Amino acid sequence: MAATSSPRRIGTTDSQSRTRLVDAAEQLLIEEGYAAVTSRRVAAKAGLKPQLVHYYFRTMDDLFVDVFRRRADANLERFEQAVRADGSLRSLWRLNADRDSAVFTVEFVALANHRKAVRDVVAAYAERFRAAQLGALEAALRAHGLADRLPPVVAQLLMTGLAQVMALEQALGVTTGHDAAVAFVEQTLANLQPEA
Amino acid sequence: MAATSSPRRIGTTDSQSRTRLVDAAEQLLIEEGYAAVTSRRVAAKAGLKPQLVHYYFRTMDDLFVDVFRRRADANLERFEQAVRADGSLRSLWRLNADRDSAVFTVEFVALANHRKAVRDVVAAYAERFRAAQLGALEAALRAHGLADRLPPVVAQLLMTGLAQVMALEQALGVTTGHDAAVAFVEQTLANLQPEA
DNA sequence: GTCTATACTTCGATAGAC
DNA sequence: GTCTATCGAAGTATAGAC
Repeated sequence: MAATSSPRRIGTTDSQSRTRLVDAAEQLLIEEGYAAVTSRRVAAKAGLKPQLVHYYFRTMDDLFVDVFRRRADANLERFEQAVRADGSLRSLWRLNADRDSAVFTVEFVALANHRKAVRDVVAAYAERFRAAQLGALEAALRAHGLADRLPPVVAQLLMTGLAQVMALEQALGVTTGHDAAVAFVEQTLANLQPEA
Repeated sequence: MAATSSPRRIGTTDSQSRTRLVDAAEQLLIEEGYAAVTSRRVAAKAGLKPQLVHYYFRTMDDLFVDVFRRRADANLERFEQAVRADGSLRSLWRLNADRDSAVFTVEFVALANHRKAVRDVVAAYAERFRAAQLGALEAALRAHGLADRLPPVVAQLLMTGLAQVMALEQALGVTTGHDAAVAFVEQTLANLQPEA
């Protein structure tokens, strides 16, 4: 990956300290938001000196990108795994509705709105997540002759949107209509993919 | 509004400087994210001394809450107005899909995840937004005998979720399936409320 | 009622020692 | 290859002058 021409030396990717810093940054991000991810706080949480953050990451943006990439990769793998296994829409729904992931996502979408380096990587993964799920939805809708009235890509946006809104509202303590929505989703899934 | 027992004196709510500070904070928040809303930067943008931020707002959280409240009030008014006027679902959709509002919302949802004072006010308004729209959706769905198959409150979550996801993806530069989704929404609205 | 002087803390980043 | 000493700028907040 073409090193950015920097006069400063940067530590290796496989260093233990580096991993600990990414771990710490991820935790801080989820627990306290991106504003809490500062070199000093990250280092403190990792039990290391603050300057090490800038030894392993040229800028804080580089650290953010790394945190995002690592977790997005793991998550993407879960989606692909679910599709490979049985194409179960229930699994996809569950993955979409995961609350921790939702909090993680908002944080990075907010960051992405203002930092180009972050925006680029978030956008790239957004496309990959969409692509990973589309096939399963398409198959299910086609099998029921619904793909014309409800294009799979639209079903996907509806599913993602609903899951996201519910997860975030739940984090706020707002749950109006959530039970009804869950019932609706389960009903829909039961129609599309009756359980074994 | 029961003053918090603080030894420090706080400026009046109707001061010009105060309004300028809220304006500046709002701009900064949208343009650069919540992390950019610092006393120094807000003051600089307002053309005032940094210390004035703490004269008018006890803490930065107080400022955030004020920024949110002011804009949420204005937005809520628009929703209620649209419903009062003709109960047009198209207007509601358009308001939900507004991009600036979406960016504003993410920023505050992210903040709300980590700051109690912000969470409380965001949660309260979330309920009010939901309530303001529900009647119109209910009427439209009932008129078509659809309210049983698709509970209005679920329709609302679907609409909000879809609008939100599309607005945010668009900000990222991701637009896969958006045209299809817009077509789907327009089709649905045309069925529910044929244009005059 | 309005604003300033000032204190103390934390920030990102670099240069250079081991 | 790994880490430390250090800088200048920016952060929130308070006490007190006008």
